[in-house]
Parts: sequence; structure tokens; C-alpha cells
Amino acid sequence: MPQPSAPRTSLGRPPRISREEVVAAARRIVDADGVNRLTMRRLAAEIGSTPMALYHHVRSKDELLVLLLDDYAARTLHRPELPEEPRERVIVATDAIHSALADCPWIVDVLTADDLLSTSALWFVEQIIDGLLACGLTPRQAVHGYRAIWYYTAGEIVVRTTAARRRTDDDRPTYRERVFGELDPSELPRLEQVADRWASLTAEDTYLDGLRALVDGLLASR
Amino acid sequence: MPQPSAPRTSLGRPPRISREEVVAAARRIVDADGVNRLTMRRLAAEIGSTPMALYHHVRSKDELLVLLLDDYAARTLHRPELPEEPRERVIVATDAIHSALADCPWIVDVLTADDLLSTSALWFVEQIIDGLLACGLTPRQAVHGYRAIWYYTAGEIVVRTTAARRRTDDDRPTYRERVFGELDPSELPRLEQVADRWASLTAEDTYLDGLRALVDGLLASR
DNA sequence: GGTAGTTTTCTTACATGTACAGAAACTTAC
DNA sequence: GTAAGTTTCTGTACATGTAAGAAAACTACC
Repeated sequence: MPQPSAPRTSLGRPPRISREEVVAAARRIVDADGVNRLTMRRLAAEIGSTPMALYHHVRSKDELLVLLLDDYAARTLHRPELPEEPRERVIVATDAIHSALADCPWIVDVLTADDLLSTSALWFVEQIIDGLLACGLTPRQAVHGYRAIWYYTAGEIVVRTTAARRRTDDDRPTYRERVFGELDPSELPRLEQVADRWASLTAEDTYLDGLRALVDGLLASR
Repeated sequence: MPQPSAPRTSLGRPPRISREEVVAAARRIVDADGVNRLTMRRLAAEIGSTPMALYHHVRSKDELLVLLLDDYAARTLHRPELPEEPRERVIVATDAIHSALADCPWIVDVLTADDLLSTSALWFVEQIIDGLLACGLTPRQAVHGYRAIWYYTAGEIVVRTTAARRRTDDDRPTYRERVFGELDPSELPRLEQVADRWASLTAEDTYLDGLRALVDGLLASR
């Protein structure tokens, strides 16, 4: 696969499948049976090919997942009305990305890939950086600010969804539960104090609160 | 493995290996050959056992990695001098955890596990929450604040190390590079404006700046 | 000692991602 | 036509995590 999706030169054996077909078939499998059922063999069967043939169109299963996320973002990430006020624009744009990603908790690993995802997400990045600039940050500060926002957002999704995943396929007491049961009040009085409320407090969705705090802090540092 | 590390009742076939031995052997392999060389078969060979025997002492390879991180934290996470001023105490305690984790970029997946890691990390959590309380937050706000700080910290490490990992085992242009090459200046003027500086700007380590901003924002919301 | 019960270990087997080696199906140059 | 070159596809093979169940090594009770 020296040149994936290269301009068709009509040289060599004509391809029977395309990268787009592969992604589309993968999407069908994921939609129908969940991401766990997506294997290279199943995917090959779905499009009537062999597992290794897929590797001429995607470099690895990981890349396939990135493409899937791309595809997902392109279909579901619609541009919302953004408020005029720049600070609020940053919040709303970020929250839109966060909501879209939180709705598709498969591919958690993928969104750790890099700072920006698909082309369709770029518009949101643009809005975030524009908002930060409009608030008076320098371009340098704005890019760093966007990074911080992305760290926070990606971290929230990754931590939250993997924690949830572990909870479902596991009945034994969590590590957290074990640890909190054996707290030494004299050494860790604050944790002891909140121990019984910990589970319910950390179950609350405070993403937006944290985001607002972060953006406030970023703007205050200008 | 109904009761891992249960109180030895001297009933049943006596174990030839212990969970501690398994973790210690795993550590030896990781230290010597890197985390990629850590396979269940290799680990079994290292302690003169069989792969499946390991599964009576750790539930899965994932859990083994969690235990490895635990072990790592217990050995390297030393309690630093913390400043008196509570806001700065939060910063320093968090930064200590972050530094320790950033130094051990294997097990990225692990640290997404849950909000707190090993018992040795609890002291830091205590300090963070105590600092937030001392700044005037309610217990509820303090726990939420700690969560936000953890999201940001975990996100920074996960995003940064997986991006680095991808860069090393991959020579082809990054997705980011491809995307930034084809920016439409009329639609995405801000990105166009910073495009050439993007790589160097995002390479800078701004973890502490972002952390300070986040903590500032959290405290301002009180 | 024998039988049952319990815990740990071993053997075998399978699903998965993917490396490697060619075969197949084309185009271009002669 | 044939040979060479290029791209795509196929078949085989391997390393890995781990499920399932049999076997082993012990204790407790008779």
C-alpha cells in the first residue's frame, strides 16, 4: 500500500475494493454488532475478500478505526449556532465536539491519536482558537489554550468511558472500592471525610463546569 | 482466581508462584527489554511456569499492567515538600504525580483506568483535595475539582505519549500534516494563520501553564 | 488408608492482527 | 505477440491473549 487512495493510474491489477468500501463495511459491522465484532476477518467476509487484501487499503486496524472516527465525525458533527460572545463561543464549540465524541465511546483509543481529528472537526478548532484570540490571547497562547482544552476533553472521555467499560465486564469490587475501604483517617482525613460520597460525586457529569473553569483560567492568564 | 492474594488457608494445592513474584518478574522484563517484550509466555518462562498459571494470580494482562503501575508508583512516587499556600500545594502535588507518570510512558492505557491509581498516590490526592478545601471550596466542589485536574493530567499524558508513539513507528506524513497542508484560508483563517507554527507550538510543554489556569478557574468559581 | 473437596497448575485449542511470499491481472515497451 | 513492470489479491504462517477442562497436590473427614 505505497500510496493509499493514490490517483488511479490504471496501472497494475485493478483493485476490487476501495478504501471507502472498507470503511463503509466496517461501519455497517460496528453499527450492527458493535465494535467488538469488528475483526479483519469478519470485515473481509463482509465485502467478499480476504483479510490481507484489506491491508492494501488501510495500513492497520488502528488506522481503520481512525478512518471510522473520521467518517463518524463527518456524518454527525454538525456546526451549531455559536454565540457572539467569544468566551461562550469557545465553550459551545468545545462542548459540541465533546458531546459527539461522548456519544461514540468505541474508539476511545483513537481519539488519543492526535490533537485534531477529522477534517470536519477543524471548523470547531478554528472557532475555539478564534474565540481565544478574540478574548485577547496571543496566537501562541491561543494554540496552547486549545491544547489544554483538548487535553481536558480527551481525558474526560477516556477516563470516563474506560472506567465505565471496566465496571460492566467486572463484578468484583473496584480497586477504588477496596482502597477506600481501608483508609487511614489519621493520615488521609480529607479522603476519609468524602469517602462515602466519592462514588456519587464522581458519577456526576461536571464536564462543563470544569471546562468553564479551565477557559476562565486561560483567559485570566492573559 | 476467586480470591487473589487471599489469606493463605493452606488448603488445596500449594501455589508455586505468587502475585508478587509475577509482578516482580514482569518488572524485570519491562526494565530490561521494554514493555513490548512483556508477553504472558515470556513472563511465564521468566518465572519457570506456564502462561495459564499466571491467570490465577492476575486476572488479565491489563490487570498485570495496573499492578505494574502500582508497583512503579510505590517505588518512585516520593512525597515532596509541599508549600504552605494551599493553591500552590495543589499545583505541586499534581505536578509530582504528572512527572512520575510522564516518566513511565508505557502503560498509557492503564492510567485511564480510574481516577486514582495506587495506594501511594492517595496521599497526593489527599493533598490536592485538602488544598482545594483550604481555598474555600466545598467538599463537593473539591472532589469535582480534583476530577477536572485528573482529566486534564491524564489527557495530557495520554495524548502526548500516544502521539509520540505514532510518530516513531511511522514515517509517512501525519494526518495533521496532511490536513494542515490543505487548509482553506477563507474558511479557516485562524488555523491558516498559525499553521506553520502549529508543530512547534504544540511541541512545547505547557502542562504547568494549563494546570495553573485550570486551578485558577476552579478557585474563581467558588 | 480412602474418599471428597479445594486450590493451583498444565495441556490443548481458538480467535485475532498481521508479516511474508508469491500469484493474478493489468499496462507499457518492444 | 512477448517481456518487463506495477499493483492488487490470496494462502500460509506466526505470535499473542486467554477460554475450557483435565490433572496435580494438597487438607479434612471417615
